[in-house]
Amino acid sequence: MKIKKEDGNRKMQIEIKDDFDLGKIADSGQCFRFNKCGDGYSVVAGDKYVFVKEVGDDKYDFSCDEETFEGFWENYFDLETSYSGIRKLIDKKKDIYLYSASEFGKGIRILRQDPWEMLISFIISQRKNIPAIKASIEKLCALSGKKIATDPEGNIIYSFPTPKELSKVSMDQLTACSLGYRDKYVHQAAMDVFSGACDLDSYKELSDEGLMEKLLALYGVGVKVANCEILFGYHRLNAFPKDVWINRVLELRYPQGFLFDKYAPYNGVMQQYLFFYSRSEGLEG
DNA sequence: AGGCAGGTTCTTA
DNA sequence: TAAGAACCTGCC
Repeated sequence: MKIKKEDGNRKMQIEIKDDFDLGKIADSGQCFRFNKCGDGYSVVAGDKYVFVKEVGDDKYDFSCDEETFEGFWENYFDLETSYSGIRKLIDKKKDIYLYSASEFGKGIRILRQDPWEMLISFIISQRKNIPAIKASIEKLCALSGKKIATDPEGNIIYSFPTPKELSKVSMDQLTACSLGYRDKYVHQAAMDVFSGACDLDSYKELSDEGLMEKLLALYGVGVKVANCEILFGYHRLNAFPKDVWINRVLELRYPQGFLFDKYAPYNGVMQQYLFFYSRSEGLEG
């Protein structure tokens, strides 16, 4: 990875040789504030904002200074991990479906997102389609987050609310975010995290099983949401969330069973390829 | 108009 | 312990 400074440090040009496809990451379903905007992508994480644009030859412009890139975005995009290396675990002859999915999804990475933001986002996600999830989250951020930037199209960008900020939002205000019956789950999670009853930071030390147990104890968090939190919020790449799409893939394409042992500890990355592929392909026939 | 969307909780046997 | 129903809301 090479770094080139421009424009008085306000813009960085980075060369990324490993798998890196902004469009696929945006559509991979792991993030909800990562959207196409003009000729690039608008990315919001917590109280950070960056505009990223591909400029050819594996080079990308980031609208931030070097310190912010190295201190935050480099880690956020998980640039130290080789996803091309992970794809090499897939045997084309023995698992042609996953191989096809991984070729199709080449460029996807698992972002290192914040456990708090992921917890709330995936609680909201249940029984909602992706546009609806995004709309709810944006309303929530506009309601209780802070103004942190303006995107190239002139939209004001708000930070994701902190536990303190979200715990102060009334149930009526949550209802106004189209959360539906999830409003009480979000409220309770905010109260639990703000009070310290749920200490997401300390959960990093737990075993996979211990972490799962803590997450399932939260109101509104079941196995699917907990697995999303473990994979996307805690970046434990072996977590394998099973949603309706993945279940469809497992039933149709893996009647003999998926090779979880073979792909450990990267089953979660494989899940992303399968998810992305199944959604765009459809699963007829 | 009725069903469904990246599920979870609550109720009932 | 395990199915089945109920649940908000928006969109096709």
